[in-house]
Amino acid sequence: MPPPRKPSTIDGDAPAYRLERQIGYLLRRAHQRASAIFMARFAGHGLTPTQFAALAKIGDENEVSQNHLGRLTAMDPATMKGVIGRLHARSLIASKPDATDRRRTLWRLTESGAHTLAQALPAGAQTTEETLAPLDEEERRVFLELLSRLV
Amino acid sequence: MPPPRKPSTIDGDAPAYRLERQIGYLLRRAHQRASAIFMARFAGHGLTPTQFAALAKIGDENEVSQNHLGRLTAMDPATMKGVIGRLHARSLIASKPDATDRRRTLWRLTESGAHTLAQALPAGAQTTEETLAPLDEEERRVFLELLSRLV
DNA sequence: ATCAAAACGTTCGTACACAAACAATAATCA
DNA sequence: TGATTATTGTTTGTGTACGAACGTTTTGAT
Repeated sequence: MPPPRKPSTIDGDAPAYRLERQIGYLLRRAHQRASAIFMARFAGHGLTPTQFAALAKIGDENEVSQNHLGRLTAMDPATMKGVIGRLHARSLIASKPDATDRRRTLWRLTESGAHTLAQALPAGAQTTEETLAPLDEEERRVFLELLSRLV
Repeated sequence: MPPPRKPSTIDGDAPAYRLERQIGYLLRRAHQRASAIFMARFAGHGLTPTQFAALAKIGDENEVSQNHLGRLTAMDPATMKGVIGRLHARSLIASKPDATDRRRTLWRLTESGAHTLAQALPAGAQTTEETLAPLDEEERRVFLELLSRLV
């Protein structure tokens, strides 16, 4: 006689689909956790993960169009519009029309944006550190290598 | 003289913060990719990842309260309400009040919901397979093991 | 030079994700 | 028992995420 187990379907079989083993589910949870850690670390800066990513990339590029920034930060145009709009509303970024392409809007950091970015940068490293805390050095290296191949 | 490089900050230094090396960013992108694969595989079933997760867990549990289902599927109560509402609107699930706790609503699959779940289950396995396609067997094992420790 | 295709950015609609505040109910414990 | 605390589910508001459709501008091919 098989050992008793908690009934999970009408005939008492184990579930055919184990949610907690699906990468999609694990990725969702890991992303939720990473976002929560980020938000706690950045509470004082008032930046979300995507806002910080956009700010950092604009800083790297000096001047970048909206759609191109979206490609650099993995946001589609509709999402980018919202993120840009919120950064702009806080005067962290400023725009000007592209001189050679009238479709484009170029964005750059304002002084305030550059200052905010510089102040927030240390929290970025801390966020990564805390998120990876459960893994040792070698495990982190392997994990990042494998994760990079799944993006 | 150092080799020329694309200027990325005012004084030409490399960016201090490399977005593409942050786990938070990589997890966001990996999750985006996994979701896109899921949506393509489940297009014919009309289920989102969270809807499928909820449906599968209700199937496992036979009967489960709304908040408890949220804990089982990693959704907060506000999110759960929306997911439940959309499944209910399609009559994939049905509710009844808990006999011993008047705060609770118990949810179960309808016949249609059980049928939809059964039809969709193979797509779940295919989604996992396609998402992990870039990794070989050993790498998948290691990745899932490490990812499980970061949820 | 022209015309078709592509790229830019916008808008609308749907779906997670979660903080915060709330009323109703249940559990705990003094 | 009676007061405190916790849990359940709801609502509101903000922020990603993305499909789809759109007008404008640029590019590419003929």
